[in-house]
Parts: sequence; structure tokens; C-alpha cells
Amino acid sequence: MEYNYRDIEKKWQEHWKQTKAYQVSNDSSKPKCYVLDMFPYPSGVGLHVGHPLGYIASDIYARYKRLKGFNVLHPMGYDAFGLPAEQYALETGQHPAVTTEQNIKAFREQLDHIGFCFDWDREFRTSDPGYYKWTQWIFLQLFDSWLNRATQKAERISTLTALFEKEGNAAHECPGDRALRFTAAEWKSFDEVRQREILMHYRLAYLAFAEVNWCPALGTVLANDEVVNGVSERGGYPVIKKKMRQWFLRITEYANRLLEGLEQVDYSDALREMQRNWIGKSQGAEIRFNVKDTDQQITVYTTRPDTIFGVDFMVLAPEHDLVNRITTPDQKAAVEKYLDYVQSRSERERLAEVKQITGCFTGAYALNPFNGQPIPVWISEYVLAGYGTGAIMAVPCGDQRDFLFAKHFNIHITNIIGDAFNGQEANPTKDAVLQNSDFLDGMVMKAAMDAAAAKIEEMGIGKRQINYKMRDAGFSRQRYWGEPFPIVYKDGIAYPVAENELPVELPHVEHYKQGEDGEGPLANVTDWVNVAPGIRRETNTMPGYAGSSWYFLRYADPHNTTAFADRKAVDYWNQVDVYVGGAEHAVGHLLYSRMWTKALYDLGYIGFDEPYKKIINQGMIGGSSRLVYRVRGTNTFVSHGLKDQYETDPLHVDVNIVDGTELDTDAFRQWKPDYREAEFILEDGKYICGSLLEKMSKRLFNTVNPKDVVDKYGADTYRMYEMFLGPIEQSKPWETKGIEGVHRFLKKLWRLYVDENKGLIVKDAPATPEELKVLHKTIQKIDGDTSNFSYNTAVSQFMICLNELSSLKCNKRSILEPLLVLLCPYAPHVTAELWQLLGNTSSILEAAYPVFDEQYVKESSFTYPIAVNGKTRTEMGFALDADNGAIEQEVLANEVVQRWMEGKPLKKVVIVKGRMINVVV
RNA sequence: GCGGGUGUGGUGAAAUUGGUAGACACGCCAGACUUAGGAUCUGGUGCUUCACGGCAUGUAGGUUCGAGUCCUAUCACCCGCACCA
Repeated sequence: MEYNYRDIEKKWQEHWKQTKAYQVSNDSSKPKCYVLDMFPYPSGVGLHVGHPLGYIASDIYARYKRLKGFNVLHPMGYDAFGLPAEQYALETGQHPAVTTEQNIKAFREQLDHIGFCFDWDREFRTSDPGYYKWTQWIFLQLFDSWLNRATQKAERISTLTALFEKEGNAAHECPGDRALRFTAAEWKSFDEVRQREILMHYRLAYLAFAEVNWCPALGTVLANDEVVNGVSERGGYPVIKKKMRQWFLRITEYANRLLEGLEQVDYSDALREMQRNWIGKSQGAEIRFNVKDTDQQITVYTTRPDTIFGVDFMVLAPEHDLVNRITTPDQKAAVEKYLDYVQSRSERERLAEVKQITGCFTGAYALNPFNGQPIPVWISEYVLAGYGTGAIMAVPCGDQRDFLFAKHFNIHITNIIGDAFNGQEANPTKDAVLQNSDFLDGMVMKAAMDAAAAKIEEMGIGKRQINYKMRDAGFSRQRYWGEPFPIVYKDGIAYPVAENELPVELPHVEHYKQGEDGEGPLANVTDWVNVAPGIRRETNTMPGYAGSSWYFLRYADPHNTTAFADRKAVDYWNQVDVYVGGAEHAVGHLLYSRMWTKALYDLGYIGFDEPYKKIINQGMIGGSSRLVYRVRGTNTFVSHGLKDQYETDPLHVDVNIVDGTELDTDAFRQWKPDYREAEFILEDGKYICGSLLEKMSKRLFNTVNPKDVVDKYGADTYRMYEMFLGPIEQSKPWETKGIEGVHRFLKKLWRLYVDENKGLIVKDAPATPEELKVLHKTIQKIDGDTSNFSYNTAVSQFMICLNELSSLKCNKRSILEPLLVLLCPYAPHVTAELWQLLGNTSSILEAAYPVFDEQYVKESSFTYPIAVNGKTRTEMGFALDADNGAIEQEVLANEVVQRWMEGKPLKKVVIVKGRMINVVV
């Protein structure tokens, strides 16, 4: 009986399906463990061998925890809404629902070959009305909430209106309009339109006007990456900035909690750092400067209030409101010319030409609040309207951009740091001692930062201020294939759709063209849009990250029709214990879902405010491309080793017709019609290809389909090989050739249990101490490595264990049976088969994980490496409880040691018990 | 430019966290069995040297009895952010 992985794997996959072996109950006395993969988008291009890497890792972990006695939730579903499906619909006229369904089917089929332990009964799609009903519902909760900065928690809008009625908004600064102030009496005097407008400035989901890329020729809004140098990527039509009313999530109100929450979760440093950068917290001060001869003030934001006496000019963003008001008549023409120039430049150009210094003097002067010095006010595109206050105080001796600007426009540079400034470049130090700085003279800058801020607050000309780089998240898409907003407009005011009318179902459409004036395709469905006379539906849809921001909660209770999930189920499954996925979602998805979780927590719907306890970012599997070398101007291909003798062009060749580096020349001739008559110049009778590490991509002919690998070697081999490749977080290239080592391992494993002729050869005889030692060493290593996601070393240990058991010719049940359980998470099919062959009637999935027992691996003696002056020269065995003095004596008497000591005087002997011995002379 | 990460054989990688560098595999070499082998098994395989030995973890220093591991500087590559005041 041979190791017939094809039949074995098919048999067990069917068995698991029929017996619902991976169905998991919400009702269990066992401790829970929630293992989740990042929501896949079923793209339709198909998987390559890199994609399932994370799924395999999480699958191993889920199976391991189950064997360790946990009730494990390991679900899978689909992030099914999204742009690619719609784009495809536009091109082919097929409805996105149809193509999405096809893609999911293909995706599922590919997954099913690999033997995952997903509980498919919990599957759902974000595009199911039964699911997006609750996406809409959560959106409405956000719409009906604001963040109370005093408590740092989301509260209902009703608590806000109650506050307004009692005390106005004095104690609760308006996040959407910081200048807004009103008293209780004023609030009560506002009409509904005004009140709703104000509340909109507080809501966590809110409407605001924002710029989008509008392409009139295409009649559509384009995403940033669809615009290249100011024209559309497709067609090259001009794109203009257009202000449109859009939905946003006020994620900035959660900035600080998102930042602090990072301390409590187990993410990689890189991931945490990426989120920190994205949030971009900075501490500084806002300072108001009067503008000379006017009643205008410029408010700047600076992180370095200590440099206030080094301010030589100020810069406003060109879009700043004050520009028109403070520009002097004689500078008006120049400023307008500059504004025209800025207007003509796309975002991309502005970013691309960072080095180019441009700007224009407004003619106005601001006054330094401390010494009354006039400071020229400039405008320049290097100051961004969206960050801080859109205005800066420029300190050329301390900031390189300010320095270059001053040099370029010949502005005087004041030195406030003495020798620390060399006149050649700015010095951004915080450690210099201040000069020319009035009351700050003689202070170290670090200390002066606080002193200056204190003085500014004392004088009432500004205040300390914390700033975040993060922006509120745009939540509207002018698209069809997404969740409709549960919002209707009456007289232009947004009202929520009643809860009992959810879901607002996506209407069927025949075409996906944009609506007029930048609206999405839904605007064309007039009888859907016009609910009643004067009442119009929102025609945008939600973005891709809406559905994925809370899906992990739904798996706890996926079929619930009365709530997004039953509270008891969510309390039981709680946080995701391990979340596995790619680093490309490091900021977007993770921040959004963290925010939604915090909001739901604040509002009392769930009992925790971080969704993912631990995140594993699997690395990418790179492609190893194969190259052939065509002699220029011919149809002759020369082998890699001989290519330097010719003038050649390297061409990518499909890795699937190359064995290692040896090209299958017949397959090559059939690969493309052009090569049918190809000639080869061989070396040693073979055509050897060159290789190159690149991204795995269809274009480079270096993709490998997991289905092909599973067909050829089996799912167990594929799973183990992916893990054997290296640490899970690390990126590494795929080499199909290397898989044979793992495949051999499984075949050899099989032969340990089953003889080709005699069948099962496992005996019930008692195990020897050596065999027990091998087993328990393995239990210890595998248990530790598996819980640490160190799967590559675990696979190595299985190989070591098998090599040792084979040479011991071990056929004892008491050794071989526990080994199957250890291996089961990695190779579930073959272990299930052998488990059954051993006569077990219960499933290996229910087996108990072997327990490590130290007594079997304890050593009484150790072979010490003996080093002289740190260099190992020989080995000597000693009992572990041997006396140091006795060891020393014996070591010094050893002739090899004697020889290396060369009669030099002994300094000391270092003895590290159970490790090594070093003789120092 | 800023931030994070990685540099170890021909290749993927290990190294109990300061203690025998290269485990386990791929590849390669030699051999056994075989009609055959892309099956299986055995042995070898960092570089260098006839050998004793010497040299080796990107590079240069340092700490230590002892460094792939810690410290300092430097180089290369990968990822993320990028006029963020």
C-alpha cells in the first residue's frame, strides 16, 4: 500500500464536509480561540501559490488550538463589494452580482483543495442584503453619535442637544468648525436647518464638501491613482478639482485613542509604527500674529515655539482665506499670477517637484507679538492648506525648507543659535542654547519650548495645541457596487432611514454609467431615488472598507436577523485572538475597523474596544522568473552558460515549463507559435535558463497555481512546504523544485507506518528510552514552535524526528500515534488516514495533544566542547552533576588542551554547566 | 529626507537569546539496488590547505574568557511615509 495522497485527500475532504467536522458551536464549556484571516476580495484573476500562505498559517494555528482543547472559531467569507467588479461590469456589461458570484465559486474551489478547517456554515458576503443591513445600521449609529472630548467617548447626539440647550457649546469645541460658538439661548433660537447643520459638524458620520477629481469628458469622478499629471489615466482627458458634498467618518476624533490603543495590542513594531506615522501626532502651539495696519490675524501652528525670535517671514498656503484680505494693492497682480500658476498644477505635479522653490510676497507684514518686529508674509505651495492652520512661521536657521526659501528670495536670516548655525544649511537641533531671543536667551531649546508656550498662553496670544496628520475618512463613492446609504434628503437636509426600513437594498440596474454632475450610477434609477415628492435618496455608495470594518463581529452570529450579532455570542467570541493577513492593510482597513470597534464599544454594543489582539503579517511570496536568451535577430536560443559568446536578448519564459533551471525545449516550442521553429544551443545536452527574483505576476510568466502544486504533490505537501520556506512574516521567493524534500518526508513518514506489501506495521510493543526521548524532544519543540508561529523550524523538527525514528526502525504505537497528533495541524489528510489505519474509531481532530514529559529527555552527562582562549579544540564528556574542580583538573590534564596551552600560564577556566568549557591562558 | 526591517554556504534557511556557526531541506558529488530512474537507500558537500592548521555570519572598530547575537560607525537591499511646520 503506497502513500496515495490523491485518494487520501479527496476521501478526507469529503468526509469532513459530510460530517461537518469544522462546524463550531457558540455554546461550549471550553475556552474560546478566535483565529481570523483577512477578508479576501474575490478578484477573479485566480490565486497563485503566494496567496494561501496566510490561510495555511492560520489554519495550522486553528487546528493546533483545537487539539489543545479550545473551541476555535475559524471562519471565512467575502469582501464582495468593490471597484474591480464594477469596472469589469462597465467593460463587459455583466452585472457585478453575477461576476462576483463566479469569482467566489472559483476562489472557493481553489481553497477547498488545500484542506482548510473553515466553518463554512458561517460564510457571508458584504454584498448580502442580510449583511449590509447591519453595515447600514452601524453607519446610522455613527451618524447619531459624537465624540465627547471630555470623556473621550462616543455619545448619542441626544446628549449633545441636551448640553446645547443647557450651556451652548462653550465646553464642547466644534470639531467641524472650531470657530463656532453659541450660547444655550442662541441654540434655542436656531431653526431646524441651522441646528441640523451644527450637529453635522459633530457627528461621527457626517456630510461635508470636499474636493474630488472630476473628469467632465468621462462624466465621472476618478480616484487619485486614476489621475496622472492632471489628466485621466484612460483617455488623457483633463481632470478638475470639484467640490462635492460627501460623507466622511470623523476618525480624527479617535486619533488619540487609536494611538494609545496600540500599546495594548500585539502588533509588529513595523505595523505599529506605520499606524503611528499615519496618525501623525505632533505637539506644539498655535500662535496668533497681528497683521500690520489691519485688523486681521494670522494663526500659525508650530512645534517649535522656542524659535519665535528666529522668525524671518511667514508663509500662508495659497488657498488660505486670508490671502485675498491682506494682499496689498501693489502686490495684487503678482499674487494673482502666482495663484493662477498654483491652480494649474495638479496634486501630482506639486508632489513631484518638491525641490522647486516657488512663492510670492503678499506685501503684508505680520508683527512678532513679543518684540513688534514686522515679518513679511508670503504665500507658497510648500505650505499645505490642510495641515495645522495652513500658515507657518518660517525659521530659516532651524528649518531647511525655510532656509532654502529665504535664500531663494533673498530674505534676511536671523541666527538664534550662534555657532550651531553655519550659514550653509539649517540646523533643526533642539539642544542648542538660544541667543537673540529676548526672554529665552541662554535657555536650551528643549526647555525653551515649554517656556515659550507658557508665555504665549499667559499673554493670551495662542495656546498649546496637538495636531494630527490623519484626515477624516472620505466615505462616499460615486459608484454602484457598494452599500447604499440609509439616508434620504428633505430640502437638502440628510435624514436617517428608519431602522425598520433597513436594509436599503441596492436596486438592480442595467448599466453602470455615472449619473449627472458627478453623481454615482444610482442617480439614474429615478424611481428608486425619488422616494416621495421632495424626498430623495442618497445616490453615493459606501467604500470598500465599510463592510470590512466590522465583519469579524458578524462571524460570531452570522445569521442573526434582529441584531448585527447576538450580544452573548459577541461576548463569548470576543476579540480576534490572532488576525492573519498582508501588511498592505496596515493603515486603511485596520484603522477603520479599530475605530468602528471603539465606537460600538462606546455606545455599549460590545464589551471591548480593540478588535484584534494579535496580528501576524505574512510576507509575500516572490516569483523566481526564468529567462531564455535569444540570439539577436534570430530564432535561436542559447543556454545560460554560453550566452556571453553571443549578442542576446533575455526573454521571460513560463516557469511551469522549466524544471529547476532546465528548460523543457519541446514544451517551449509549443508554448507560443513564434517559437515553434526555435533552435537551441545547449550546454551538456541541456538548455539552462537564467533566473531572476521578481514579483509574482502573470506578465512575467512566473506565477504558479496552487492547484497545480496540489495535483502534483498533494495538499499536505503544499501546506508544509509553504511553511518550511522560512519565517511566516518574511518575504521569500517560490521555488517549486524545493518542494520535493517535503514530499519525500511525507512518503517516508507513510513508510514508517505502512509497508508496501505487508500493510500496517505498527506494533503495540513498549517503546525504548531512545524512542521516547525522540518523541518528547519533538513534542516540546513542536508545541513551542506552533504556538509561536515558528512553523519553518517545526517542519524541520518533524524531519529530524522522522530521520531518527527511521534509523531506530521504530514501529511502536505509543510513539507513532502521538506523532500523528503533533503533525495533524500541518498535514491533516495523511495524519487522519494513518490515525484511522491504526484502528482509531474517533476522529484525530478530537484527539488530545501529547503532553511533554521532561523525564524522557533528561541527560545525565554532556559532551562539552573544550576551548582554549575561545577556540574549540576538543570535546570531553562529564556528568552534569560533576564537580567543577574535578572537571577543571581533568580538562587541564587533557593532552590536546596541554598542547594548545603551549605551556603558557593558566589564567582561569570558565565552566558553563551543560554548555561549554573555556580554558584561558 | 524620515521611519521600520533585512544582510549567514551555490539556494531557502537554522542557531536553545552571549556559549561547538551553517540544524533541516534544495542543489551538487560519489556509491548501492535496478531493465530503467526524475523511485528508494548510503556517504560526502562553507572557503582554503598535501597536511597540522588557517579563514569565515555585508564592512570597520569596540565590550567580553567567549559575539551571527550586545555597543559605535558605515555600506547595500527591501518595505512604508514623504514639502506635516
